[in-house]
Amino acid sequence: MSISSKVMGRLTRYRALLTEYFPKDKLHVFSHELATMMGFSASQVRRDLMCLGYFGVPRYGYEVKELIHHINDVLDASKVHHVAVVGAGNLGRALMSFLGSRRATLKIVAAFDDDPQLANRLINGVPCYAMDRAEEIMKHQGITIAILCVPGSAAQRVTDRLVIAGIKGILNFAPVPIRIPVGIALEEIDVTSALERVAFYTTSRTGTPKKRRNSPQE
Amino acid sequence: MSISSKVMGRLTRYRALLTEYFPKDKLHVFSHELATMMGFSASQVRRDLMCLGYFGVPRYGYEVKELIHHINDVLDASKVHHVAVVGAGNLGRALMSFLGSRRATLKIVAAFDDDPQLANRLINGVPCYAMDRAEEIMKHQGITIAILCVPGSAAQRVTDRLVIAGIKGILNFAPVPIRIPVGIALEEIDVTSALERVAFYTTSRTGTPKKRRNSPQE
DNA sequence: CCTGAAATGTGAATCCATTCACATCGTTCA
DNA sequence: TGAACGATGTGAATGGATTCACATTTCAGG
Ligand SMILES: NC(=O)c1ccc[n+]([C@@H]2O[C@H](COP(=O)([O-])OP(=O)(O)OC[C@H]3O[C@@H](n4cnc5c(N)ncnc54)[C@H](O)[C@@H]3O)[C@@H](O)[C@H]2O)c1
Ligand SMILES: NC(=O)c1ccc[n+]([C@@H]2O[C@H](COP(=O)([O-])OP(=O)(O)OC[C@H]3O[C@@H](n4cnc5c(N)ncnc54)[C@H](O)[C@@H]3O)[C@@H](O)[C@H]2O)c1
Repeated sequence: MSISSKVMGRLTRYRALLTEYFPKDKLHVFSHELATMMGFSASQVRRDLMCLGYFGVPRYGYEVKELIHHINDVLDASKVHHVAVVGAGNLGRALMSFLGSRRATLKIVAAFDDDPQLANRLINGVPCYAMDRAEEIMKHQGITIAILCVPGSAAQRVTDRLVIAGIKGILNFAPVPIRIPVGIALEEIDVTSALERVAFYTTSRTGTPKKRRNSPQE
Repeated sequence: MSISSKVMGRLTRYRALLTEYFPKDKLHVFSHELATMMGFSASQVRRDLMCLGYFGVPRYGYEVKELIHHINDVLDASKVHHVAVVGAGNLGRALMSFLGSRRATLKIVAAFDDDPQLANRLINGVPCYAMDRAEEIMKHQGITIAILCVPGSAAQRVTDRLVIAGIKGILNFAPVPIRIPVGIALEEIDVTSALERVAFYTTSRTGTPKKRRNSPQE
């Protein structure tokens, strides 16, 4: 039974909630508690948790510790990924400082930028290299994932170079869709589009989309 | 015929592509061209464009100018929204500089922060105010949308204050789900979760989710 | 003017995600 | 101990979104 992308996304959010924003003294949790905290329905939570191979007990709920442990298993949290930020501008730097302190399994180990001013410096604790050393450094450091923070006009070009250098996954912040060969993972975060979506539903239009209370990721 | 949230999201991206990253000399575009550029299927593009009330001509495609114009109509681009960034930290500041130069209909007119150091200063061209002046300034400036960039631990508390102050839409960057009353628009962008999704599909697992080439927003 | 090629618009089919509804089970309390 | 309660796990129903497939339209070329 393969695990759908939607479910995957929610599993990561359950985990974040449980590990970081959950009362430490609560040892058990009910599906309907998770549901109201996350903003979706109890049966959806139960469905999602079904893929874990861990089962709650009726009348008692799920053991928080076990839940986290099994989500880790499914999400393969044991595997460490080395990550590079590509484009050390405003956003890139914000991400470096933000992600530096996060999950130990996702390590930001390098930044790349074609601005010569930035090369060979430490930025927010991350060493920054010239773009033309990307392949060398990636190989050497075992970097598999890139966070793309270059201007939209350069996004496809830079992507192509990363692909040649052997990247395996890309998180794209440039507000333009990029094309990559099959076999490479890609997620896109389009901030402008998200803001425009909010604006659309904010206009005195009748309510939010459907009756959903929390929005999907994306 | 109401327009679904999914379609909405894609319309904003078609528009961005056509207005900003499209050859100026191309006057017409085919559904299959848009499709490959965006990374989805031609029939999906045609479905999406059906809601516009504008029709392409067979053998000729869609007129780019008309397309943009009709998307603007549907997305209500004529209405101007005043936006506040709440939490003028690393991310907040990056967003201010980024969005300052963007769509004229979404204007960043203020920032709020509870750090007294930041109050009453201009940050990236945006005036920053103390948190307790939020209600006053929001009323005065006609602010309807907030971009939430405060730490997760403060997110719900700050949200509640914004709601009381009369906010109509929120774009939440804090990595924790927030709850709001019905009638207020909400979009969440969870960067950590997105990165974890990339990592999940990056692991030598068999390919990306399904056979999709570009990922959904969000 | 007529024919063929190529793209559109859309009903129907398919696929996927979410919700419903309820049998089942473990816990608690009398 | 046993009965009643309250939560789980899940088959079936529902609802949406995507894709298929094709009739229809338009243009180019002879
Ligand atoms: N700033 C934000 O909050 C924000 C939010 C969402 C999306 N974005 C997007 O993220 C991207 C970066 O935004 P930013 O605000 O950090 O811009 P920025 O101008 O501050 O930074 C861009 C960086 O990319 C580098 N760069 C440019 N071309 C390059 C190339 N070919 N190879 C390597 N590096 C190159 C530049 O030297 C610069 O350091 C843009 O596409 C923007 O649309 C930014
Ligand atoms: N930095 C990033 O790239 C990034 C990316 C994704 C998500 N986020 C999220 O965005 C949020 C902000 O991240 P950041 O890196 O900018 O953090 P930061 O610490 O740089 O900035 C947080 C800002 O919020 C202000 N603040 C704190 N409590 C407040 C309150 N109660 N009311 C008003 N203002 C308050 C602080 O004074 C500070 O200026 C966090 O939730 C983080 O998880 C950050």
